[in-house]
Amino acid sequence: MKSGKKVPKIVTEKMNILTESKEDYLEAILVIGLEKKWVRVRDLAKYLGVKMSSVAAGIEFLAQKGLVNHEKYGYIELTEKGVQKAKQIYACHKTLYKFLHEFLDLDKTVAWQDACRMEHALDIKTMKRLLKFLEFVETCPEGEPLWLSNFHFFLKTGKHPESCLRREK
Amino acid sequence: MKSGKKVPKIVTEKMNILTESKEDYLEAILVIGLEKKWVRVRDLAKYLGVKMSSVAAGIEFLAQKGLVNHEKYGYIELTEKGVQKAKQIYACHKTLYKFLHEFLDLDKTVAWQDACRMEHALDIKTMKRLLKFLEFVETCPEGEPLWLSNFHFFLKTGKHPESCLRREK
DNA sequence: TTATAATGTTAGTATTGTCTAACATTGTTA
DNA sequence: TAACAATGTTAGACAATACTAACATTATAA
Repeated sequence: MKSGKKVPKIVTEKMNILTESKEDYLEAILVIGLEKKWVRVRDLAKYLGVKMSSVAAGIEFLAQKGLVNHEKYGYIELTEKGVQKAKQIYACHKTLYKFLHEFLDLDKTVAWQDACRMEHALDIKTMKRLLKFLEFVETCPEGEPLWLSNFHFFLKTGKHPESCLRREK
Repeated sequence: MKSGKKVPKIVTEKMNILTESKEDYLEAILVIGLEKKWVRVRDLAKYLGVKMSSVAAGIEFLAQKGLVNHEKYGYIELTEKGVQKAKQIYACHKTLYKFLHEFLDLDKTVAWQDACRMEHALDIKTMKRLLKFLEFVETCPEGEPLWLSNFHFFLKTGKHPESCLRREK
């Protein structure tokens, strides 16, 4: 599994934006940390499907950026700043997952994977808008809105259900 | 503007999958060709925001793969195979754009950009599901569905409109 | 038609991210 | 505690992509 990514100099240097890969490392540390308390190079390698040597490189970079603490042969942990960033990334990931899984009804695996890729691809405006959309659906006074059930019916049958037709003006 | 991307060996070698960058080149040739009839290195460079030398490298690769024809100092055109691939990519791009712009009501620029990035990120299942969703919305017997108007109202005001509440069971 | 501008190519460099292989440290167990 | 296993690190290589700079070709205009 290989993947290289570059970002404009202006962005990497002047601003504080991380590449996809680095964001994935950060998020993984957070997620693994939720269960295991101790995060090690090994865990990250397994979680992300890369070799330990790749993890080493990634972690070193993050350490230099002050996002993680890691001493040789020791555990890995997020700094304050790292936690903040990681949580932010994780939140996006979960939002997108929710949209794909609960709303579009995609299976968990695909939804989680695609959410991960989307999370790096989307503009903040788009993320916020999706969040708004989910909020709209969830705060619907009627509970699960009729049209959503209708959509899921449409997915299965390819037809608009009666209740959909009935609402015709 | 730099950006590198790698894909697993198994994928690049065994199968016929293109990297993001290569897909972007293909699509750009198609799109520019829709207007200009003659596509040149210069046009691609401008369209994609990269230097001509980068285009040269990309085009050479695509030529070797039999996706474009290009003789030195000449025009660039898609082969049969290239057209097929490019149209497929372009179709995805447009679908995603539609979702982002017309449905989520994001502005055109952001929608087009994010659609481009998503197009490379999403599983085919997700693409198809989104298409289904748009189909559902568009084939709604009532025309623009009420709930969609309600969502757009919600976007502006943060509140569920009356018509939304009225539908409560 | 020749000088200059526009366009295209090539070679060499940098960055990111992954890999393998060799070496180092730490942990476990007989 | 000594041997072996598990983990971690480092160095070196490769692939993808873009860049700059120098050179080459083609087009345009005086």
